[in-house]
Amino acid sequence: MEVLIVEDDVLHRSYLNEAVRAALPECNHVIEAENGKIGEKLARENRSAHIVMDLQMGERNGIEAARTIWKERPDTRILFWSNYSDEAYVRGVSRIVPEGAAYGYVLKSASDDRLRLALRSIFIEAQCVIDREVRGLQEKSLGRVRGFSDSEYEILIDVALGLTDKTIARRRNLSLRSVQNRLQSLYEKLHVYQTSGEDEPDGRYNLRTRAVTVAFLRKLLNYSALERAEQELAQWTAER
Amino acid sequence: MEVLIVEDDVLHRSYLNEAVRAALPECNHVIEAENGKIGEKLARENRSAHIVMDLQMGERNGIEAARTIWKERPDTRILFWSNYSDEAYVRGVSRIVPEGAAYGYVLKSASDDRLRLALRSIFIEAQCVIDREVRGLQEKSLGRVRGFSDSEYEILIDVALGLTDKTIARRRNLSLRSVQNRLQSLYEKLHVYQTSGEDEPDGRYNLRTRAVTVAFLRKLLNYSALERAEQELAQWTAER
DNA sequence: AATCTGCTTGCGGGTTCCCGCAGAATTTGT
DNA sequence: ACAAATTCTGCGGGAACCCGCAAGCAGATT
Repeated sequence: MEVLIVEDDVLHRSYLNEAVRAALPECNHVIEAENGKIGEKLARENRSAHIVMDLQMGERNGIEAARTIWKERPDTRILFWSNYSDEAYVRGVSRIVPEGAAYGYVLKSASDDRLRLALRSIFIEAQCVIDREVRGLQEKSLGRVRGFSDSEYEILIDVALGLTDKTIARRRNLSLRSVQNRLQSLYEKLHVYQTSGEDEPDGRYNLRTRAVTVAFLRKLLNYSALERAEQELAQWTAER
Repeated sequence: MEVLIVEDDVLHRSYLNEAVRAALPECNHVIEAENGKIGEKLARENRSAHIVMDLQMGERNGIEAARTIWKERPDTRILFWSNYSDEAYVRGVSRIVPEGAAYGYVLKSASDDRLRLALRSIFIEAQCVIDREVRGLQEKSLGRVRGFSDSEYEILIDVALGLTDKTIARRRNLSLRSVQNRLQSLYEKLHVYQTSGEDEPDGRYNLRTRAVTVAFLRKLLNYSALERAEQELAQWTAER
C-alpha cells in the first residue's frame, strides 16, 4: 500500500508523513508533493489510490488537483486536511466528489487520534469521515437550513466575479429580471439592507458590492473559490 | 531575556520555540500564545520586549495584535513570520510600525538560517530585517512604482466594503466627483476595462465589483485587510 | 378541479454609477 | 514668484442597478 501526501508546508508535510506511517503499518511507501501541480503528476505516474491533500496551496490548490485526479480515477480515496472549514471549501469539495467515492475532511486542529482514525477509516474501510464542524456546515449549506440554494450561490459567484446583470442572464440562460430576483433574495439572506437600522435610512451601501464583501467575511467565498470561478469564466468566454 | 511567540498552528509554534532557543542562547524564557488576543494579554502582563508574531490567526490577527501592543509600548521589537507576502499584509504592517521601531518580516518558507539571522538582528541588534520578496512589494507599493497611491488604496477599501460613492465622499471629506475620479484611476490601474479586447466591446463587467475582485486576486486585498477595514468602518459609523 | 406555493418574465420608474467636459483650487518646478 | 502640472469640483447625460407590481407556468396539496 502506498500513500501520496500533497501539502506545501514543510512542517505539516513531515508531520503527516510520520502520522501516516504510524497509523498505517501496512503502508510501505509514502510519497510527498509540495503543491497541487506536482501532486497531480505524481498521482498519475504512481496511479495513487490513497491521497492526503491540503487545500490552499500556492501553485494549484487542493480542490483543483483533486478534481483532475478524480476525473482520471474516480475510486481514488482522498483525505482533505485543511486549516479552515470555510463554507466555500466545503461546497467546493462536495461539488467534485464522485458518486460513491470514499473521502474525508479533517481539520488540522484535530487531535492525532482523530487523524489516525480518519486515515484508517478512509484508506482501509473505504468509509467517509467528515469532521463535526465541517459536517455542520455541509448540512446547512446543502440541506438548506437557512442556507443558500445552489442557484443563489451561482449568482453570488457571478456577481463576485464582477459580471453585469445582463451578462449573468446570458451565462445562466435566464431573463434579466430573474437574475435580479435572485439578487434580491441574496441581499436579504446576507442582511445587506441598512447596517443596524439606527437613525439614517440613507443608502449607505452599494448592495451589490456589499453583498460580495459580506459573503467574504462569512466565508461563503474565499480566494480559492474566486480563483476557480475566474478560470471557469475564462473558459466560458472562450467558448462564446 | 524573554521571547513571546504568538502563533496558532501547533507545529509552527513548537518549531519556533526551538528555533528561538537555538538562535538566542541569552534567552531564558519562551512564552507561547495561540492567538492574537492571548498574545496581547501575555505581552501586557509580561511587558514583553521581544515578540515573534504570526499574521493570519483565528481569534485576532497579527496586525491587530501588533497595533495594540505597539500602542502601549512602541519600542517593542516584533518579528512577523508569515506564510504569505500579500501586498495587503505588507501595507498593513508598514501602516502600524511606530517611528524608529525595530521589526522584521520573514516568510515561513525562509531557511532556518534566515530565521536565525533575523531573530538575532532584530532582538539583539535592533535592526530591521525584511525578506527580499516582501521588500520588493513594499517599495513597489509605497514608492509608487506602478503601484497605488495611499488615497487610491483608501478608496479601494471603501469600495470593497460596499460603500456608496456618496458615503465615501462623506467619509473621506471629498466631493462626489473626486471620489469618482479616484475610482476611474483605480479602474485603469486594475485593467478592468474589457477582458482581452476581442470581439464584443459590450459592458461585460460591473466595474465596481470587478475592481474589488481583481484586487483580491492580485492580493491587494485579503481577508484580514477587509476584517480590519470593517471594524474601522463600524467605529466611524458610531462616531457619526 | 381548485388552490397554493415557488420560480420566471415583462414593464416602468427612481436611484446610483460611469464619465466627458471645463473651470477652480492646489501642488510642484525652477 | 510665476507658470506648469496635477488634483478637485460642478454639470449633464446615458447606462446599469434596484425593485414594486402583475401576469404566466410549473408542481404539490386538499
